[in-house]
Amino acid sequence: MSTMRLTPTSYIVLGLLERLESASVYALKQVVALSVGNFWSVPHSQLYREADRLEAAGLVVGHDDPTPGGRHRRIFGLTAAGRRALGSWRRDVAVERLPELRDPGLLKLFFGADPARLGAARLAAHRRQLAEYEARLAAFGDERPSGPLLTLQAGVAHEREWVRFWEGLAASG
Amino acid sequence: MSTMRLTPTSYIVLGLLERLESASVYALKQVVALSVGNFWSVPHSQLYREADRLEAAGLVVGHDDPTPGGRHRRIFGLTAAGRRALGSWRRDVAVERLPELRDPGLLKLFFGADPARLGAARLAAHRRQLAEYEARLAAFGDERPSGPLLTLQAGVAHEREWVRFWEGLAASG
DNA sequence: TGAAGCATGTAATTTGTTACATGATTGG
DNA sequence: CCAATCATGTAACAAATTACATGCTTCA
Repeated sequence: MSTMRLTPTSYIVLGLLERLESASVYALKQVVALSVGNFWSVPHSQLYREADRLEAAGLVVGHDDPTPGGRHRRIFGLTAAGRRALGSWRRDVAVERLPELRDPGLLKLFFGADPARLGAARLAAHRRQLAEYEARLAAFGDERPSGPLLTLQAGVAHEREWVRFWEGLAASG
Repeated sequence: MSTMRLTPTSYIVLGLLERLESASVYALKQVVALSVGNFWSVPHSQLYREADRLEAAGLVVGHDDPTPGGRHRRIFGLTAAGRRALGSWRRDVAVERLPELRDPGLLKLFFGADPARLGAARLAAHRRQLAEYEARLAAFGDERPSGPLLTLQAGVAHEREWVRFWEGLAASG
């Protein structure tokens, strides 16, 4: 129950537990892969560690819940303190540092890679990614805007931007 | 002279040493802050460690060069092996994983933050950032395209995209 | 002449990545 | 019935962040 610094990973765990009501870490891992993981992925080993940390801090509680086959498993859920922490994070709109692009391709470009060759390779990859995001977006149909929908739209917009960017360089060859 | 895995940080150090011919880590830190650090920042503690690692791997050499005031200082430069490593990285256009957005603001949005309030705050921050990038871009005048110029253009394009995105949400309030 | 800040690092802590382990379930 | 893969984790290691340390310079 000691106090701890909450990181983005913490809020991913708290946020998903709020949605799912309760879940095993394995379940969280699967949900992450399909949702928030598109713009902020977390390896499963970190989810386990984070669940433990949050439990030690009293923000989640876990209880044993063996599988039908008798295998060991733990299920986690939010505590009242966990809900409060999540709520106040969500309400706080103060802007810390803005995110960086951190694109390995840009790094090569910066240090003198051939724009046309590099652009062609990157372009293909971003086109694939864009197509996948657009398919997901289509699957939303015309539901009312929600967090997941809005973030997916952001993802699509930035992929389009990458496609435009590398297209320009690929064509320059 | 053992073999080591080269990371993006490695190439930042190698790439800058190629440009500067030779430099202290402190000098690298300053150059990073003004150039590549705009889309891929590296804390100075990491630059020190990386210089040591690269030296152990034989890709850079350092020699003592006390300051005028008699203070300890080391200057690093590329070795032939370092130049080769940099060159072959630059030529390799294979695409690993694509980068993620990893924006804390998106995370809040995903987990249900109020779009209008969040958008207003983020919008202001991104507008400032965009203005700064545009000023830098203007400072380039009309030099011929170069790595640094192209990456700055990418930065501007993505900042514009963020401005558009959060504008839409801020307006929705 | 003393405080602020520049120059030069080291150390501690937290995160993230990769690899390993192993029982249950399912498809061929 | 056996191989693949799903489910459930642990452990080791590498990288990133944050904090600390401390001698020089400069400027009020």
